[in-house]
Amino acid sequence: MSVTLDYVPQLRARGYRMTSQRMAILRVLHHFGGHLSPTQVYEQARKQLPNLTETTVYRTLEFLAEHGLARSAHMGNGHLVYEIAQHEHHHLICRNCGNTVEVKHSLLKTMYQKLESSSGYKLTDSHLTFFGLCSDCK
Amino acid sequence: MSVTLDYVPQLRARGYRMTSQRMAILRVLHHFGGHLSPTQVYEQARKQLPNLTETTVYRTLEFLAEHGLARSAHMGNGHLVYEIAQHEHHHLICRNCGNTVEVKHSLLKTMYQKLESSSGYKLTDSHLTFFGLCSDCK
DNA sequence: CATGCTATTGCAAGAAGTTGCAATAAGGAA
DNA sequence: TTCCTTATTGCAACTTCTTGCAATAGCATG
Repeated sequence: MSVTLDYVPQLRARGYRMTSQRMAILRVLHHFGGHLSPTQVYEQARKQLPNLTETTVYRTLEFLAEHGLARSAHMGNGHLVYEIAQHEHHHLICRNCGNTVEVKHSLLKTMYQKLESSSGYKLTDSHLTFFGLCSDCK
Repeated sequence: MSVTLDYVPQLRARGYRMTSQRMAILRVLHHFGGHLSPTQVYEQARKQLPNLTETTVYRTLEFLAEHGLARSAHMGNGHLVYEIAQHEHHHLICRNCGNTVEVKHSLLKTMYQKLESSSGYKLTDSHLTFFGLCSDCK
């Protein structure tokens, strides 16, 4: 049990608290592995914590993403999904069949550097979603 | 008047129609130039067309984006905004102060090519939003 | 210019996401 | 262990976005 307990010190160090709601949501993300919509997270987590509210799920997911424990990604048309934070990667989605491919961050590294030096910005978030047609559909 | 009329043949050729709603929305996007949220578009366009509905605005913006007359972009946390389709560009947004910078597509060209050859995908949409800290905030 | 096909709209109901505020409960300190 | 501070949650009301379906209106055709 309790991958989730590993996160406690990370939170405490910054003045935040570990709660049963956060644990349940982290457990869901961790166990499922892939992308989940807020509603999906809510349905799963509620099995462990029946009086969890959707409000809390939305707020918690945003909180986790902001503090690096989860990542958010834009799918299809402007909807956010979340996954547990692991290796840095991006997504490539087929507009036609919806097929999704992971893209290693290393492929974009040079471009990130070019972008930083030309703009003066320090890029923080690092999840991009690209849309296109996969080899079958094009 | 009627930049909007220029679009008529584009639509007809593909079997779509030019309507007063589409004209009003295109006019708003064209006149404003920058990013607008669906609600902002609705409020502006309604001045010209009082019985326009929000439903239609949402559907029209999606339609225009799908057919290349407008572009959609993800801002802040998962909300879509739209602008008239012009030169290809991307955005760089400061997480702290919200300041926004345009990024020329040419800067990302090499990366797009790398991505296409390594994935087999043909990239279609070409608007990305990057998040970071601007030179003042970092 | 009248007709017919069907793309497009408006309406109404619903789903998804947000916000303010008072009540609750982590977890540090006594 | 108990107390206290305040981060976090739940509730309720609200805004934003989506969907199905019947009514409307572009526009090609005769």
